[in-house]
Amino acid sequence: MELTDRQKQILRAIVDIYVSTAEPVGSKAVAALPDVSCSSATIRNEMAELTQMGLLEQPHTSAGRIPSPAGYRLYIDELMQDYRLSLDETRSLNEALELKSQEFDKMMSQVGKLVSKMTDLPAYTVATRRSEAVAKHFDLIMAGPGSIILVLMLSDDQVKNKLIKLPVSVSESDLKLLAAVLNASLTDLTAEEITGELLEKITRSAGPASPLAPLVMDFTLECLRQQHGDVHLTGQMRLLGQPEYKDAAEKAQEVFETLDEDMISNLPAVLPKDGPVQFLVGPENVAKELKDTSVVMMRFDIGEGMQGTIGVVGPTRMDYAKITAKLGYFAENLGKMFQKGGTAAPPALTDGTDASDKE
Amino acid sequence: MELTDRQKQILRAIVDIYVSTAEPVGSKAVAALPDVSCSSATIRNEMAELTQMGLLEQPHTSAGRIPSPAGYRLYIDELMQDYRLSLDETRSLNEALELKSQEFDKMMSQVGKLVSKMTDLPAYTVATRRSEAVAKHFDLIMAGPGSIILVLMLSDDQVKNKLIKLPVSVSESDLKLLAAVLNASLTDLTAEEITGELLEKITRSAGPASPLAPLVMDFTLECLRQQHGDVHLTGQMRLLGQPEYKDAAEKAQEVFETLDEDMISNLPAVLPKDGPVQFLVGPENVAKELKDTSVVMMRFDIGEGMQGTIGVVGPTRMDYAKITAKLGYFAENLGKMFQKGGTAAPPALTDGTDASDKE
DNA sequence: ATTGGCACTCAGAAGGAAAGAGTGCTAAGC
DNA sequence: GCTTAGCACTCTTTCCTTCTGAGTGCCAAT
Repeated sequence: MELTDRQKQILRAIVDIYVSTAEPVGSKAVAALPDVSCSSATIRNEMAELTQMGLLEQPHTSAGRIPSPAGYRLYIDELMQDYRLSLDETRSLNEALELKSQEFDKMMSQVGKLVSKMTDLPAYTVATRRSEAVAKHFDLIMAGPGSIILVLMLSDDQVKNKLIKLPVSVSESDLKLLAAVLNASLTDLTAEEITGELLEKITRSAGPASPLAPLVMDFTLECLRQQHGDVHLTGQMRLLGQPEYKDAAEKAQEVFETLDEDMISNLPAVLPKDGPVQFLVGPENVAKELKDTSVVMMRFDIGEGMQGTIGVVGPTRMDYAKITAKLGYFAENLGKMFQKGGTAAPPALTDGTDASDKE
Repeated sequence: MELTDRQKQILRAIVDIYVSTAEPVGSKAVAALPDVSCSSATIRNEMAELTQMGLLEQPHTSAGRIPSPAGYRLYIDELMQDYRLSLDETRSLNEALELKSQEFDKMMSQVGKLVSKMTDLPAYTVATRRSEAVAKHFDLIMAGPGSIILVLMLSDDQVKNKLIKLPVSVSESDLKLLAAVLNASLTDLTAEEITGELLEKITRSAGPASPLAPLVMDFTLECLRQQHGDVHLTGQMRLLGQPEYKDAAEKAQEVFETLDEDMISNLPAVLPKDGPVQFLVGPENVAKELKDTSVVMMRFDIGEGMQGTIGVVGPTRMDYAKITAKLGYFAENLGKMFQKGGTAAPPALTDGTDASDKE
């Protein structure tokens, strides 16, 4: 069944008002809007019909209406109007984007904190592998008597290292030999292809440095098997700033007992391929503890074989348009930064205006 | 003024009862304890005196007593009885201690989660430098055309790396030369001793690889300047499980607005040299937002030049004895793990930072 | 010095009345 | 036939008031 234009307008108005007030919306409030030209009685009739259709709900008989999950979904898919970031907002986002650290994990964690601060809601970031990783290059560096640094470069351009301490000391040339063997036999293999037999073979041909081999392989396997980087979840407490959790601390607690880092790290898999942004509205979430909770996720590019996700967690009554706009801005600029490569601050972004702002 | 033995016994009983019930303690409840052999009237008299001395407080005229901050302090310093971990508790602590990751930062983060889970309170971990760090060893590895991996070993046994991408390609021998120059002139220097002039000098003598030099030095400086590792703060939501925050979500929010990672990372400086454990009881905390919040911190050893801190945040009414026991157990075993730090499971400091940011 | 007894205090629970916001429906108006 | 004003009705919320009970402080007796 199709909605009339007026019904769409009313639904949109109700979502907009409810999002900002967190109170059920009455017919009077809608009628009072400048671009609504009919009386509250008419609105009441339409509201009754929208309720009939399952797009609105009534907390109790004599209260205003609030959007139902289906109502939110319709709003997101069809009615939501692009939110335009104000100049002030763009400016503070830009200031925020001057990341300090050069280390990837720290950057991701900083980004999460930023997003959380800018949206005033809990946020997370996570990096996910797009395809299976393989080792690209091994190096063994002598760092002192009995101290060896293993450096491992993966196909997704990640570099991992590990300091290994051995009771016996190994000669420089032995290390070279082992490194050569590793590079010859352990590169370009996925985690499954690395077997016990292979380990034996390597150990045999590795010469005096062979005690190192199992340690190297363990570490390599650990690195290859990581499907995603750390989940950086921050600002959980900000959920309490939302009226729906004001006097329901337990609920907020429950949310994050359910939505733990494990669950979050699996969320990117839910994202459809056809767009960078995805909404999980209330009960669309798998777990019933999250029935009043929504998640907005946005994908962004991190070079080779990796993709990043930033997400925001909030009550179902959430300013989807605004959050989407902010996340989009982050995602876009992070993508640029990672592509260009960010040694310094994001150069293109520091001037305060985005190209798209030009009239 | 000295306390009589009986007064001490009563104060201890009141703290113990209050800690477990979170309700003001009445004279009857104390008198009912098996090892108390006087009547409630006597207790009342003693309680009046303890209140006089500022060790107890009365929420209102006709309520029981609760310990004052000074009362908690006295309890911690003199009256607290060692809590003995039960077999069950030790067992689950042991199970928990089987850390999965080999990377240092991930281990610290895991430890934090564990501590939080085991104490059912927010917890944090942080690694701090004991002394100023210097670079010990540089290595430059060719990872592909225009891709160079910088490996940097610090005096505290941390290993950092960074993937650098250059538009031009550099020959293997040029890299060797630059590495040699770096090892000759940039090692054993503190961050202050690394100056612009030095950079110029290095750039001059570095030959064709000289464009790399400033990037290397930037990164080195960033690493050296880090006084402490990431602060891993987790389980904030568990604070809401405490009755004092049940209907005061804002308060909980305030706590973590004040006690952010910045503040936490500076807490270890407060620890006295003479003991591994430190209590910050309510108003002893600097910020007034934390006047009802206590922190228990415990130090532990991580090899060379580094020290770890694990901390637990909770309401002033906190089971100091139990928390201390659990933290102690963690600290002891983590210390062992890090010291052993040989080849087996939990390794010496390994910085698993990946450096997939590109140049 | 300790204890039983008793009057007194005060926070929190329980009950109830009044207020207010919003609806659904009906009948009149364009 | 759609829209609107009017009105009775429903329920939540709020504000009082009352009541209950835990706990104290003090006094007199042991």
